[in-house]
Amino acid sequence: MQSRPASSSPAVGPLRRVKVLLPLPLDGAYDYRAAAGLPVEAGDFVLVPLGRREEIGVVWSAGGAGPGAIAEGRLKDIAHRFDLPPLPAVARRFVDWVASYTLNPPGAVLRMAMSVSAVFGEGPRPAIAYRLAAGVAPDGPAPEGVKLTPQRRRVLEIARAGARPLSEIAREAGVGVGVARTLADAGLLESVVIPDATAAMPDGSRAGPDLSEDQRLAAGELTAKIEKGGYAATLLDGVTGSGKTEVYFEAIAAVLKRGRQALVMLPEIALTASWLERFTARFGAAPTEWHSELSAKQRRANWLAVAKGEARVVVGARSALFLPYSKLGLIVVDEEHDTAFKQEDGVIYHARDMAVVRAHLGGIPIVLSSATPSLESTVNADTGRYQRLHLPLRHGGAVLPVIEAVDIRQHRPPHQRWLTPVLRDALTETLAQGEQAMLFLNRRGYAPLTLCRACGHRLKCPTCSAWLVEHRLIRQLQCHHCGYTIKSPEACPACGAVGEMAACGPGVERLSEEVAELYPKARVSVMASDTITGPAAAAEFVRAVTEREIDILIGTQIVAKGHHFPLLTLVGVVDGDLGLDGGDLRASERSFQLLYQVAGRAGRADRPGRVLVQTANPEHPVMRALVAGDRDGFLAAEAEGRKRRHMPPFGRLVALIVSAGDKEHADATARALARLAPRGDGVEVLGPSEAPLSLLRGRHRRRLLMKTPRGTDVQGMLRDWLAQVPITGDARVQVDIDPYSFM
DNA sequence: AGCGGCTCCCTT
DNA sequence: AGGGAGCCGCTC
Repeated sequence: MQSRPASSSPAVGPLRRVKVLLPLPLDGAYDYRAAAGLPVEAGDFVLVPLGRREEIGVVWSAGGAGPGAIAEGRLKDIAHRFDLPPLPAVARRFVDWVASYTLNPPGAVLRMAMSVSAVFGEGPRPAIAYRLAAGVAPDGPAPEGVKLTPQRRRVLEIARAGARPLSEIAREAGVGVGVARTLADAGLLESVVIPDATAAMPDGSRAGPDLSEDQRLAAGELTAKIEKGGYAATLLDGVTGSGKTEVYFEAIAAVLKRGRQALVMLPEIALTASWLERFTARFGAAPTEWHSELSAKQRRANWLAVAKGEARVVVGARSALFLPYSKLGLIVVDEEHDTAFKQEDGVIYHARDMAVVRAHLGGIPIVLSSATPSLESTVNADTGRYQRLHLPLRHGGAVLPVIEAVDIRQHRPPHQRWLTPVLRDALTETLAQGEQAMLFLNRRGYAPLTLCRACGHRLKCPTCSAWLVEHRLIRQLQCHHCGYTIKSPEACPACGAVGEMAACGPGVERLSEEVAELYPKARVSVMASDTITGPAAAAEFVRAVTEREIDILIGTQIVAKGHHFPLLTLVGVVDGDLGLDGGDLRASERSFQLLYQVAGRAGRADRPGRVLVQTANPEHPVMRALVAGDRDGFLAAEAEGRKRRHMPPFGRLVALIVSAGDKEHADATARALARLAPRGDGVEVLGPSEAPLSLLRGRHRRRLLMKTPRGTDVQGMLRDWLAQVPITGDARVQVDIDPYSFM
């Protein structure tokens, strides 16, 4: 015990007790003492001792004394206050709110706001340059205690020319960096921080493009909300190509004019090269990006720029929501229906829903934008919680493509092939007319399953309940859930038979093989998350398509969003039924959204588009609605079905995912939870059942599903429930409020 | 989360 | 006895 009696603490005036929240999964904030010489305020980033290490945290609130508070004698001192803008009160309330809503420790949520390792960790430091220290002459007398060898003098000579990185000086002087370092340590070279080139700021006063009448009206509504101030949620609902982006750009311009920050959340940041171009063209400067591809250095710089209010517009993936905005004035969630906004591990949250909360807490407007709004947002618009702004027409007069279902039971593809004669004819015609076609198949790799023809053995991931997917180009089999990879085996691992491994079913790679056989002269390219590794690759791909270097584009869902391909007139959906099965609450909705978005890729300019959806199920409501182009009818029918079954958004769902390394342990824990499950008042607990991925990364998973009426305090109910069930050993219970995936 | 302390069991 | 691995509980 390191504590010392209060009486022995240095008597340097009044001490203050403050609560400091640490970015760790602790129960709550810990109390620390702020010495009089180190005044701190709520929101300050501070370094505090914790056990025998030090951690960076945030002063959460003042005081803390009272019943149950830790004894004065055990308090430790705050070691350091960082010279950073404090985390604003809204951001702190938001952290608390999300923690309480998702049933996570507040520290776990704070971690997302601090990006701890990237911003505070040992990363690359700001660039430091060295120059000759004042009063030092390279050819003058050596200062006391330093021997000026010829090499050292040469370094000083070089350093006289101007401040440069140490390594550069050493290289020019023809000496090792060590020589230069010694001189710097001796004080003969002085360091200067190279200021970051100040990036140009997006300019809200630049003139925008000419807007259509619909766009102008919608933009006017949004800017009015900005000028009025306060919370307001708007659903910007417009078909693909109707110019929603230009409309919310006007809202951003209005926010910039008022000197506040805007956040734009996008689901697939890797694919925003074209978005960034449009933004830069509109505002004269690039926005500040926030996503997982950033280098540690960029992360640090961008985080700081957001905190200082220098980053005026931030565009990012869901984690951008937790940045320490100092004066956020608007949030835009583009492609709001996209399920990528749902964070599925760690703190499980839906970034779109939390963005609405953040806007509410901050008293600022939020815009949800989509061509295929989620059922949740549609219902919120219908009930008046959100205002709906509708953009019904495609910009520039382009018409929506004609969507046809192709019944694969009537039009059978050849054996081991996946394109029906109908789709092949359409492809041939399109190519003959010098136009581009896209084939959509939401399956990466060559084949989703590999089995042995001799013994029937199927290649499976050792730590997940999933098949290994063949990637023939790199001769590997991969688990798409945990990343497990093996070389494609020659012999069956079960029976040893050689040359009997057979690929089952198509992936985009295999489809490209079929297309290459059919159209040997066509230029074919595959676009999937493993061929598009980053924004640069995506931009290059888009360029190649736009400049007609590609005739047939084959892609997974990565092609569904946000590209203008003016010459693309045919879209073929190879397997329209993929994603319809699985008992998922939102399978139909998601399937419709995805196919509708994919269909929207066709015929964007003056050429009409044609979409062929291959299906074994043309009578399915999703297919019917697609063919009829009846989005609203589909949503209404979905809403009706959900209402009848008391499913979200008309009832509430919570999933508990129980996992443990040992199967029996996972089962026992899940059963113990089920035994003590809350009952009555329309509350229903289903399960435990095996999670669809019952084995994931070596952990056995079980699921419980709690269904409650809409107004239920599910968090309170869960807290009481979970408190009764002891969780032992390595077992874990994850709470997923409003679950999306049923995996 | 990260660290010390504890136990258990293996080595010698 | 010594010591490494796995588990538990604490950190203001």
